Amino acid sequence: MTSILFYLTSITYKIENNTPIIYLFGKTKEGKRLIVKDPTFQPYFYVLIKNEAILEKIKNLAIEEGKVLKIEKIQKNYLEKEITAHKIIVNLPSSIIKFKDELKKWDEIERVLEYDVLFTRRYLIDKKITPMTLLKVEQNTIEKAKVTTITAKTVEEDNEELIPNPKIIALDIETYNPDGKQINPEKNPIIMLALKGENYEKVLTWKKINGKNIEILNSEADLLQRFKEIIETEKPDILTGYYSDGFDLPYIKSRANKYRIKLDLGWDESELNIKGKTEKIAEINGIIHLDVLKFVRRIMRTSLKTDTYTLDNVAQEILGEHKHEVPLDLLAQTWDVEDETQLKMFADYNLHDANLCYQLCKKLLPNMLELVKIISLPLFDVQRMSFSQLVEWYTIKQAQLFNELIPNRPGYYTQQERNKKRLHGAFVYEPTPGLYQNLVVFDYRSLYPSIIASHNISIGTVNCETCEKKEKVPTEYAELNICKDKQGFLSTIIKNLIEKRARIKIAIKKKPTQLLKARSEALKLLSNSFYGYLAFPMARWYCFEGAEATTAWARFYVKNVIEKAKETGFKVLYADTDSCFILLEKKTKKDAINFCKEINKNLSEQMELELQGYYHTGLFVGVKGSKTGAKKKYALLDENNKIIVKGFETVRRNWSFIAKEVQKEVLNIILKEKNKNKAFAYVKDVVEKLKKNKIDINKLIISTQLQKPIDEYENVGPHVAAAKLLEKKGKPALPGMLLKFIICKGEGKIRDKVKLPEDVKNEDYDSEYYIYHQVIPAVETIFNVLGLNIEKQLTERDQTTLGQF
DNA sequence: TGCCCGCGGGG
DNA sequence: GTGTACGCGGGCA
Repeated sequence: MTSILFYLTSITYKIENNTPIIYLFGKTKEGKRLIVKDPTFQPYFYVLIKNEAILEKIKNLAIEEGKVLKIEKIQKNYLEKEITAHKIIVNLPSSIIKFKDELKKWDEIERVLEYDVLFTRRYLIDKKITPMTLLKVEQNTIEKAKVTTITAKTVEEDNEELIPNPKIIALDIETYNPDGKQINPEKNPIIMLALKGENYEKVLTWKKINGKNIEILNSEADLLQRFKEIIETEKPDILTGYYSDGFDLPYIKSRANKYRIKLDLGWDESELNIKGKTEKIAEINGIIHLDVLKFVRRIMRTSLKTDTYTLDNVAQEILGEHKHEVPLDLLAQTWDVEDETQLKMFADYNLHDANLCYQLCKKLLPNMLELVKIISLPLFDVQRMSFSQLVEWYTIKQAQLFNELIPNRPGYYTQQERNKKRLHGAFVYEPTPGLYQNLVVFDYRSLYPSIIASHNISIGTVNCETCEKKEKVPTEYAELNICKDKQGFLSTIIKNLIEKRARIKIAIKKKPTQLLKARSEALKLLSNSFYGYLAFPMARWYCFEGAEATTAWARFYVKNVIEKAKETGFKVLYADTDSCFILLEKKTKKDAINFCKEINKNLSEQMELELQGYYHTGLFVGVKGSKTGAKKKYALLDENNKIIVKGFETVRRNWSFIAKEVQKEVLNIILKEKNKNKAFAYVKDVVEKLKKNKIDINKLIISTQLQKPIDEYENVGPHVAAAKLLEKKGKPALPGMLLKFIICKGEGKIRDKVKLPEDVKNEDYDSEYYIYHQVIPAVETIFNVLGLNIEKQLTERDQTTLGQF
């Protein structure tokens, strides 16, 4: 028997001979691929019982293939209180849900717990194994397959060093797409496929294009075969794409299905698997598939300025590089006429996109890996998690160490109830709407975790009934006390995160490295997410009072900062949950930096105020009402004369082009030229043209996707009406189709006024609709904060009111 | 007002 | 796979 060291990259399990076998995919120190099978791990869950007599009945429980193997009595904590639990060990992971459903019906059972911790995740947590790090395995037997496979006697963590230089390949496809925005993998072929690795770049295609890295195949089927071949020979550890979960890989899969090509890229010869109901996820056993977009949208969101996560915007902000500008809507046509020079341009574009994605993945990987090290779940999973999931899984891992039972996820009803609860929110300092010069934004987010840590906020400490020493929470909304006798579970794990980060920050000061920075970022990210988690309706460790206490103290601290800013001579413009906007007026940027330093001096070391940015101009949109956690709504002009738009979510595809165009132009005029009259005149001009039906109808088309067959709709919205019109013409209206329609003059509801673009003449469209439901809503908040009711102004003929600006 | 429904990203 | 998004806004009932 020999022992082998290997880096674990991904994990799955299979049932063999009615026994679950854990499959660990990884690479040895020598870089050889290896599959380790571990048959020793058994699925289990917990019950809290009222009466020991019931144990015998549980022991004999059997449902279908599922059997109870063993019961262990065990001392645990549940919600920070000591308790006796019973661990029910069973034969099959899939039997656990059935046992849970049965046991919940029994009177003698008080509670069933930990029935929904996925088997592979349970394995990692219990074995204290961290993916992407080095494991030691005692080998039992060996079998020869596509990838060397061994059965392990034991598996354990050896060392926390990360896998060195994982090999990344990025992929991007171009598809034949004659119908504009509409995407149809059933009908339209893949015409180009680009792959980019460290020393590898290639565009596969199947028409004649001359170029260094272009490989011409005979057909789309050959292209797919060649793609498979390249992945097999290049053996990447990581395959990445931009929206490859939702687009590239599902598209490749469905084209391969068409030609009956098996995409058995998995190390165990399993196929590329597209799973997920609401959102697609593409998985290949052994190869880690990363979708950069998902990480960007879920995790980078808060740290990016951009509001739309197109590859172009994201690459521009993170890498400082744009996509190639090409007329993408002409690609299909170009492909048909086989214009070689033009096709070469598209091939370059294709490869460049893959390259951007490759660079993004490489750049973000250290951050993802640090999260993997903290959470101890596979990179594949961590990369796709939202903040709340990261917090939850970190807490689950910690629960094991603190001997805490994991609370159940709330049922639908509980979630609904929690959803109704309104948190007495963060302190909001209302902005005076307007255009401002020289703004500084302070970000005060670390306030929240430090409050939770330093004030010992946790499920077991909020309004604890048994304690003697307690601290009163400064709020008039509720009687809240926090226990001072014992350390809370949640507050302790947050405190540990903060302290860990503090140590790393010291190390960074001594010697800054990319790795340390990524680690610090990951810790910050996680600890900053805890507060939101406490009030998150789906949270297992939901703690509404804890969240209330946190905001109460936050108000206390934030007010203090605002006061200090005023004392220092700054004008405070706006403050909310996590940030504070000030106007420099006669003060300088340096004064702001000094102020920030001054504030930090007087804070406990766990707290930190950051200078988030400096801006020439800001168009400030107030928060409507005063709802908790309302998102910022503003447009800023940064030091590079770039416009940053936040919170103007109007720009969606199901809006007409005219609405999008007007909004963009208005922001441009106001921020760059600072000319409100010009902006108003511009809108007025567009509205006049709309009234006279002089706007090109192509700008009025609204596109909405049909999600299901027409007769499944309970409510007939405009796009459903459009679908019906299409059907009336004898044309199909199938799910997935992008329906284009124009709202025309007529009686009744909007859906009654829907017409298909081909049937619309310029004089037909409903000017009123486009003015009041498209153009005005797109810009009205902008004009509102400038003190102008655009709708009113537009309907009043009197131009003199403009003087009120 | 509450509920249903689509959006994002991708060509 | 012991299964998962999320948060928002428009239109209809």
